Amino acid sequence: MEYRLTPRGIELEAGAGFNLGSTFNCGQCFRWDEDENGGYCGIVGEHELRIFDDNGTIVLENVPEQEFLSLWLKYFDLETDYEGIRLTLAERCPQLKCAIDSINGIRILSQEPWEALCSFIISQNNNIPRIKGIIDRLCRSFGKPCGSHYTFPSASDLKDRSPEELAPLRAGFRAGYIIDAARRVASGEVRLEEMFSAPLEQCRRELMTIKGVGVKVAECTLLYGLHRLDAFPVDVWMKKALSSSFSGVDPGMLSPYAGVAQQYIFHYIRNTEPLAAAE
DNA sequence: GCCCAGGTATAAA
DNA sequence: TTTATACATGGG
Repeated sequence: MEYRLTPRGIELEAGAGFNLGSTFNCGQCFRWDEDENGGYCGIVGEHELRIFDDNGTIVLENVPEQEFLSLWLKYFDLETDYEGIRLTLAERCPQLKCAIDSINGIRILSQEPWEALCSFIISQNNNIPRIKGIIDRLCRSFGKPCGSHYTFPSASDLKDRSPEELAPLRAGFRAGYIIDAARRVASGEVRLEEMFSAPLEQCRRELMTIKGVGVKVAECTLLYGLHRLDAFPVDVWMKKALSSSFSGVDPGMLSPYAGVAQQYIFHYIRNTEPLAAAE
Protein backbone atom coordinates (compact mmCIF):
# COMPACT_ATOMS: atom_id res chain seq x y z
CA MET A 1 0.00 0.00 0.00
CA GLU A 2 1.33 3.44 -0.95
CA TYR A 3 2.17 5.77 1.91
CA ARG A 4 3.44 9.32 2.20
CA LEU A 5 5.02 11.40 4.91
CA THR A 6 3.06 14.59 5.67
CA PRO A 7 2.95 17.14 8.53
CA ARG A 8 0.09 15.08 10.01
CA GLY A 9 2.11 11.86 10.06
CA ILE A 10 1.93 8.89 7.71
CA GLU A 11 -0.94 8.92 5.23
CA LEU A 12 -2.31 5.95 3.30
CA GLU A 13 -4.51 5.99 0.24
CA ALA A 14 -6.32 2.92 1.44
CA GLY A 15 -9.53 3.16 -0.56
CA ALA A 16 -11.76 0.24 0.42
CA GLY A 17 -8.76 -1.76 1.62
CA PHE A 18 -8.80 -0.49 5.20
CA ASN A 19 -11.89 0.21 7.26
CA LEU A 20 -10.91 1.20 10.78
CA GLY A 21 -14.21 0.38 12.48
CA SER A 22 -14.46 -3.03 10.80
CA THR A 23 -10.86 -3.85 11.61
CA PHE A 24 -10.91 -2.81 15.26
CA ASN A 25 -14.44 -3.93 16.17
CA CYS A 26 -14.66 -7.34 14.49
CA GLY A 27 -13.46 -9.16 17.61
CA GLN A 28 -9.85 -9.82 16.65
CA CYS A 29 -8.45 -7.24 19.10
CA PHE A 30 -9.60 -5.64 22.34
CA ARG A 31 -7.43 -2.62 23.07
CA TRP A 32 -8.34 -0.08 20.37
CA ASP A 33 -10.90 2.52 21.42
CA GLU A 34 -12.76 5.07 19.35
CA ASP A 35 -12.39 8.67 20.51
CA GLU A 36 -14.91 11.52 20.27
CA ASN A 37 -13.59 12.54 16.85
CA GLY A 38 -13.96 9.12 15.27
CA GLY A 39 -10.28 8.23 15.48
CA TYR A 40 -8.97 5.10 17.18
CA CYS A 41 -6.34 5.08 19.93
CA GLY A 42 -4.30 2.09 20.96
CA ILE A 43 -0.91 0.83 22.04
CA VAL A 44 1.32 -1.89 20.63
CA GLY A 45 4.31 -2.79 22.76
CA GLU A 46 5.37 0.61 24.05
CA HIS A 47 4.15 2.54 21.02
CA GLU A 48 0.93 4.49 21.26
CA LEU A 49 -0.95 5.43 18.12
CA ARG A 50 -3.92 7.49 17.10
CA ILE A 51 -5.24 6.58 13.65
CA PHE A 52 -8.16 8.14 11.81
CA ASP A 53 -9.93 8.15 8.47
CA ASP A 54 -10.06 11.52 6.67
CA ASN A 55 -12.43 10.90 3.76
CA GLY A 56 -10.73 7.71 2.69
CA THR A 57 -7.23 8.79 3.62
CA ILE A 58 -5.98 6.83 6.62
CA VAL A 59 -3.76 8.96 8.84
CA LEU A 60 -1.32 7.52 11.40
CA GLU A 61 -1.01 10.62 13.51
CA ASN A 62 2.50 11.97 14.18
CA VAL A 63 4.20 8.68 13.35
CA PRO A 64 7.86 8.93 12.23
CA GLU A 65 8.71 7.04 9.07
CA GLN A 66 11.14 4.76 10.89
CA GLU A 67 8.47 3.62 13.36
CA PHE A 68 5.99 3.18 10.54
CA LEU A 69 8.35 0.92 8.61
CA SER A 70 9.51 -1.11 11.59
CA LEU A 71 6.19 -1.54 13.36
CA TRP A 72 2.92 -0.34 11.82
CA LEU A 73 3.54 -1.61 8.31
CA LYS A 74 3.58 -5.15 9.62
CA TYR A 75 1.01 -4.64 12.39
CA PHE A 76 -1.61 -3.55 9.86
CA ASP A 77 -0.34 -5.99 7.19
CA LEU A 78 -0.06 -3.11 4.73
CA GLU A 79 2.00 -5.05 2.20
CA THR A 80 -0.91 -7.37 1.47
CA ASP A 81 -3.53 -6.20 -1.04
CA TYR A 82 -6.71 -7.18 0.81
CA GLU A 83 -9.01 -5.25 -1.51
CA GLY A 84 -7.44 -6.84 -4.58
CA ILE A 85 -7.89 -10.27 -3.07
CA ARG A 86 -11.54 -9.55 -2.32
CA LEU A 87 -12.20 -8.32 -5.85
CA THR A 88 -10.49 -11.33 -7.39
CA LEU A 89 -12.45 -13.68 -5.18
CA ALA A 90 -15.79 -11.98 -5.88
CA GLU A 91 -15.14 -12.48 -9.57
CA ARG A 92 -14.18 -16.11 -9.23
CA CYS A 93 -16.75 -17.11 -6.69
CA PRO A 94 -19.94 -15.01 -6.88
CA GLN A 95 -21.73 -17.10 -4.26
CA LEU A 96 -19.38 -15.65 -1.67
CA LYS A 97 -20.33 -12.05 -2.50
CA CYS A 98 -22.36 -11.64 0.69
CA ALA A 99 -19.48 -12.91 2.82
CA ILE A 100 -16.96 -10.79 0.97
CA ASP A 101 -19.06 -7.64 1.36
CA SER A 102 -19.48 -8.26 5.06
CA ILE A 103 -15.74 -8.20 5.68
CA ASN A 104 -14.99 -5.20 3.51
CA GLY A 105 -12.05 -3.30 4.91
CA ILE A 106 -11.07 -5.75 7.66
CA ARG A 107 -7.34 -6.31 7.95
CA ILE A 108 -5.85 -9.13 10.00
CA LEU A 109 -3.64 -7.45 12.59
CA SER A 110 -0.28 -8.83 13.69
CA GLN A 111 -0.74 -8.62 17.42
CA GLU A 112 1.89 -9.64 19.91
CA PRO A 113 1.79 -13.41 20.54
CA TRP A 114 1.49 -13.30 24.33
CA GLU A 115 -1.11 -10.52 24.27
CA ALA A 116 -3.18 -12.47 21.76
CA LEU A 117 -2.95 -15.71 23.74
CA CYS A 118 -3.91 -14.01 26.98
CA SER A 119 -6.71 -11.99 25.34
CA PHE A 120 -8.34 -15.03 23.75
CA ILE A 121 -8.12 -17.01 26.99
CA ILE A 122 -10.09 -14.16 28.54
CA SER A 123 -12.51 -14.09 25.61
CA GLN A 124 -13.89 -17.59 26.22
CA ASN A 125 -17.58 -17.71 27.11
CA ASN A 126 -17.50 -13.93 27.38
CA ASN A 127 -18.72 -10.86 25.50
CA ILE A 128 -16.65 -8.14 23.89
CA PRO A 129 -17.41 -5.23 26.27
CA ARG A 130 -16.54 -7.39 29.27
CA ILE A 131 -13.46 -8.85 27.58
CA LYS A 132 -12.22 -5.31 26.97
CA GLY A 133 -12.92 -4.38 30.58
CA ILE A 134 -10.97 -7.33 31.99
CA ILE A 135 -8.02 -6.69 29.67
CA ASP A 136 -8.04 -3.01 30.56
CA ARG A 137 -7.91 -3.83 34.29
CA LEU A 138 -5.17 -6.40 33.62
CA CYS A 139 -3.00 -3.76 31.95
CA ARG A 140 -3.71 -1.10 34.57
CA SER A 141 -2.93 -3.52 37.38
CA PHE A 142 0.15 -5.29 36.05
CA GLY A 143 1.38 -3.33 33.02
CA LYS A 144 3.37 -0.13 33.23
CA PRO A 145 2.19 3.39 32.38
CA CYS A 146 3.11 4.44 28.86
CA GLY A 147 1.79 7.83 27.77
CA SER A 148 -1.96 7.71 28.24
CA HIS A 149 -2.04 3.91 28.06
CA TYR A 150 -0.59 0.94 29.93
CA THR A 151 1.60 -1.75 28.40
CA PHE A 152 0.33 -5.30 28.27
CA PRO A 153 1.94 -7.20 31.19
CA SER A 154 4.41 -9.86 30.09
CA ALA A 155 4.15 -13.53 30.96
CA SER A 156 6.89 -13.15 33.56
CA ASP A 157 5.05 -10.16 35.05
CA LEU A 158 2.15 -12.53 35.74
CA LYS A 159 3.73 -15.92 36.38
CA ASP A 160 4.04 -15.57 40.17
CA ARG A 161 0.65 -13.99 40.79
CA SER A 162 -2.01 -15.79 42.78
CA PRO A 163 -5.69 -16.06 41.86
CA GLU A 164 -6.38 -13.71 44.78
CA GLU A 165 -4.14 -11.07 43.25
CA LEU A 166 -6.04 -11.35 39.97
CA ALA A 167 -9.44 -11.15 41.68
CA PRO A 168 -9.82 -7.40 41.04
CA LEU A 169 -9.79 -8.13 37.29
CA ARG A 170 -13.12 -9.96 37.77
CA ALA A 171 -12.03 -12.49 35.18
CA GLY A 172 -13.87 -15.27 37.01
CA PHE A 173 -12.72 -18.83 36.34
CA ARG A 174 -10.30 -17.50 33.70
CA ALA A 175 -7.89 -16.14 36.34
CA GLY A 176 -6.34 -19.57 36.90
CA TYR A 177 -6.03 -20.05 33.15
CA ILE A 178 -4.13 -16.75 32.78
CA ILE A 179 -1.69 -17.76 35.51
CA ASP A 180 -1.11 -21.19 33.99
CA ALA A 181 -0.48 -19.64 30.58
CA ALA A 182 1.95 -17.11 32.08
CA ARG A 183 3.87 -19.85 33.87
CA ARG A 184 4.19 -22.05 30.81
CA VAL A 185 5.21 -19.24 28.50
CA ALA A 186 7.66 -17.70 30.98
CA SER A 187 9.29 -21.08 31.66
CA GLY A 188 9.76 -21.77 27.95
CA GLU A 189 7.51 -24.79 28.09
CA VAL A 190 5.36 -23.08 25.48
CA ARG A 191 7.55 -21.33 22.92
CA LEU A 192 5.48 -18.64 21.27
CA GLU A 193 8.31 -17.08 19.29
CA GLU A 194 8.98 -20.32 17.47
CA MET A 195 5.37 -20.56 16.36
CA PHE A 196 5.87 -18.02 13.58
CA SER A 197 7.41 -20.83 11.55
CA ALA A 198 6.92 -24.12 13.41
CA PRO A 199 4.58 -26.77 11.97
CA LEU A 200 0.98 -25.80 12.66
CA GLU A 201 0.03 -29.06 14.35
CA GLN A 202 2.97 -28.78 16.73
CA CYS A 203 1.92 -25.22 17.63
CA ARG A 204 -1.65 -26.35 18.34
CA ARG A 205 -0.53 -29.20 20.54
CA GLU A 206 1.84 -26.99 22.50
CA LEU A 207 -0.73 -24.23 23.03
CA MET A 208 -3.38 -26.70 24.15
CA THR A 209 -1.21 -27.95 27.00
CA ILE A 210 -2.18 -24.69 28.70
CA LYS A 211 -5.20 -24.96 30.99
CA GLY A 212 -8.12 -23.16 29.42
CA VAL A 213 -6.71 -23.26 25.90
CA GLY A 214 -8.80 -25.38 23.56
CA VAL A 215 -9.17 -25.49 19.81
CA LYS A 216 -10.67 -22.03 19.47
CA VAL A 217 -8.22 -20.12 21.64
CA ALA A 218 -5.29 -21.91 19.98
CA GLU A 219 -6.50 -21.02 16.48
CA CYS A 220 -7.16 -17.40 17.40
CA THR A 221 -3.73 -17.10 18.98
CA LEU A 222 -2.11 -18.47 15.84
CA LEU A 223 -4.14 -16.35 13.45
CA TYR A 224 -4.13 -13.04 15.30
CA GLY A 225 -0.97 -13.31 17.42
CA LEU A 226 1.36 -15.10 15.02
CA HIS A 227 -0.23 -14.09 11.74
CA ARG A 228 -0.58 -17.72 10.76
CA LEU A 229 -3.05 -17.37 7.91
CA ASP A 230 -2.84 -21.12 7.56
CA ALA A 231 -4.51 -21.51 10.96
CA PHE A 232 -8.18 -22.43 11.42
CA PRO A 233 -9.59 -25.62 9.91
CA VAL A 234 -11.51 -23.39 7.52
CA ASP A 235 -13.81 -25.97 6.03
CA VAL A 236 -15.23 -26.53 9.50
CA TRP A 237 -15.25 -22.97 10.72
CA MET A 238 -16.53 -21.40 7.52
CA LYS A 239 -19.62 -23.56 7.68
CA LYS A 240 -20.30 -22.11 11.11
CA ALA A 241 -19.62 -18.60 9.88
CA LEU A 242 -21.92 -18.99 6.90
CA SER A 243 -24.75 -20.53 8.88
CA SER A 244 -24.65 -18.02 11.71
CA SER A 245 -24.15 -14.75 9.94
CA PHE A 246 -24.04 -14.49 6.23
CA SER A 247 -27.57 -15.19 5.14
CA GLY A 248 -29.76 -12.14 4.99
CA VAL A 249 -28.01 -10.13 7.66
CA ASP A 250 -27.92 -6.37 7.87
CA PRO A 251 -24.86 -5.53 5.75
CA GLY A 252 -23.89 -2.94 8.34
CA MET A 253 -23.65 -5.63 10.98
CA LEU A 254 -20.25 -7.17 11.27
CA SER A 255 -20.16 -10.88 11.65
CA PRO A 256 -18.50 -12.13 14.80
CA TYR A 257 -16.86 -14.62 12.47
CA ALA A 258 -15.64 -11.98 10.04
CA GLY A 259 -12.06 -12.75 10.91
CA VAL A 260 -12.66 -16.35 9.98
CA ALA A 261 -14.24 -15.28 6.71
CA GLN A 262 -11.27 -13.07 5.97
CA GLN A 263 -8.90 -15.92 6.65
CA TYR A 264 -11.00 -18.20 4.49
CA ILE A 265 -10.50 -15.83 1.61
CA PHE A 266 -6.73 -16.06 1.89
CA HIS A 267 -7.00 -19.80 2.02
CA TYR A 268 -9.26 -19.78 -1.01
CA ILE A 269 -6.98 -17.56 -3.04
CA ARG A 270 -3.99 -19.74 -2.33
CA ASN A 271 -5.78 -22.89 -3.31
CA THR A 272 -7.84 -21.42 -6.18
CA GLU A 273 -10.54 -24.04 -5.66
CA PRO A 274 -13.67 -23.42 -3.57
CA LEU A 275 -13.84 -25.34 -0.33
CA ALA A 276 -16.73 -27.67 0.28
CA ALA A 277 -18.24 -25.44 2.95
CA ALA A 278 -18.68 -22.62 0.43
CA GLU A 279 -21.29 -24.56 -1.52
C1' DG B 1 -34.82 -13.23 37.74
C1' DC B 2 -33.30 -15.05 33.17
C1' DC B 3 -30.36 -15.52 29.23
C1' DC B 4 -26.23 -15.40 27.04
C1' DA B 5 -21.45 -14.12 25.81
C1' DG B 6 -16.26 -15.67 19.47
C1' DG B 7 -15.12 -22.00 25.20
C1' DT B 8 -13.06 -25.47 27.96
C1' DA B 9 -12.58 -29.13 31.52
C1' DT B 10 -14.73 -32.90 33.21
C1' DA B 11 -17.68 -36.67 33.66
C1' DA B 12 -20.77 -39.75 31.75
C1' DA B 13 -23.03 -42.24 27.92
C1' DT C 1 -15.80 -40.48 20.23
C1' DT C 2 -19.66 -37.80 21.13
C1' DT C 3 -22.77 -35.21 24.33
C1' DA C 4 -24.18 -32.69 28.69
C1' DT C 5 -23.00 -29.44 32.46
C1' DA C 6 -20.49 -26.27 35.44
C1' DC C 7 -17.78 -22.49 35.42
C1' DA C 8 -17.57 -16.39 37.31
C1' DT C 9 -19.21 -12.25 35.82
C1' DG C 10 -22.17 -8.64 34.17
C1' DG C 11 -25.01 -6.42 30.43
C1' DG C 12 -29.50 -6.55 28.14
